[in-house]
Amino acid sequence: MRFQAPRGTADVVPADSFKWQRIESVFREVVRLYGYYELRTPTFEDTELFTRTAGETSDIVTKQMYTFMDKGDRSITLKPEGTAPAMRALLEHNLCPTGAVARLSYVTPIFRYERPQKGRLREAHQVGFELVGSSSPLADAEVIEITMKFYQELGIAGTVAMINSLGRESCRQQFREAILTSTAAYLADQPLEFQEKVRKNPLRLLDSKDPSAQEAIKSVPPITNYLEGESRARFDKIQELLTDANVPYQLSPEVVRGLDYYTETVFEVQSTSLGAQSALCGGGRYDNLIAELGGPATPSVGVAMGIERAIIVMDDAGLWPNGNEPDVFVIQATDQAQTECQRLARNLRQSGLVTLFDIDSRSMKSQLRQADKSGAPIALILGEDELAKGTVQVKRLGSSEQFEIPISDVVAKVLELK
RNA sequence: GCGGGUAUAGCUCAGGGGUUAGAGCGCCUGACUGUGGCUCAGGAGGCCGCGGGUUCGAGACCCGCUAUCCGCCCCA
Repeated sequence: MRFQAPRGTADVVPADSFKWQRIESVFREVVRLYGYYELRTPTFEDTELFTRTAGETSDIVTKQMYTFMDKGDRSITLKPEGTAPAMRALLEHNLCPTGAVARLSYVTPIFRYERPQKGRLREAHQVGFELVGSSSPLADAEVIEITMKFYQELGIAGTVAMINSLGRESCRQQFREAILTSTAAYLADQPLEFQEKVRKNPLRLLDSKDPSAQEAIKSVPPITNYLEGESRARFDKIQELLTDANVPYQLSPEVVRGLDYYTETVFEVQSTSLGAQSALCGGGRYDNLIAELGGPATPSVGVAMGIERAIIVMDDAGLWPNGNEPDVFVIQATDQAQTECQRLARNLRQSGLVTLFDIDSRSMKSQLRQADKSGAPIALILGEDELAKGTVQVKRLGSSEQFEIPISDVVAKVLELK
């Protein structure tokens, strides 16, 4: 019996791990510039944290959570998303005292029991950040701007922030009714279960890919028609801010998000490389979430970006300039030089140079082949002759250039050439 | 949760009832002394996804399972 990774999970093998490291480091750097600090929360939480916040009708809560009873008869759930746990921790540690603003970032696995597909796993990973405590449209714009900067830094070209506004509760109420009336004929022909779902949350109908649903939706006026004074003003202001910041965006009335805690602003970034899973990230404002968790009313906005999905897009576009090539390969031309080769390698590493060496003392031909394969730009050759003279052969791989220098100059030379 | 495709070497894939299962790429070794890439020669590496069935005989046909991919649903 050979084991394999559980369905919907994936190993990150050494040949790919640099991609994860790159995405995470770009994320940390971008977010750092705006003053966000990392928050780490547990892998599992009380189940109720998610049922209370994500929405009882949402698919995540109704059928996608990894929920189990622990040995103390507590209902536990592996976190299906990052925002609710972050807000729970924020309250628990009073990270955002009343009147203050907090900026938090996180890198986390998320778990959803779904049928796996390309870009859709049961254990996936997200990077995300939250701007807590401000109702200013500048907060919405900041979050969207950072998100787009992140994708730009990764080199993902042509991305556009697809933005929409769900308005405040009263706007949504009117809009829900408008959806139900204008799609009544279509709905009547649908399965009862589906009708029920739409009645509970009509917004769900909007991002359906079913052609007949899309046809029916055409008669629904955009939700932004229903935005009342303050919501309207906020949405306009956000657009103005994004335009000023040179952030590419488009108004996208079909973007409504699958988590019920969103209010006012919602947005996504999509990519065609992802097939049926078109969303690269999703975010928005959640002004009621913290109060829902028992905290003071705290307007907040945030976003979560899929790491695996970013990797798919970057693979597709060939955006990985270099992997993890070593700087230099040390080659022992004769066995007698082994100790000296080891010393040399140690010195190189002391100076921060990634240095490889064939520990199996294979033939020189083999060592050179390995050096070539490794992608190192330089090979250093050291044998009896060089030992006697106190020198080293420096070979530039990729050309046939080779020269001899005193061993004492080697580190400086490699630093210069690499 | 529903529908469809696929599963053979590390990778991409051929073989469609009949001896010891193949190719390309990759890997290892060698082609006079201590020199890579190109070329040539040799070699290693397969429970043909797992379990059952049909058959004189199954990698191939049938059933179940598992995994994966695509679509629906949903979303990162």
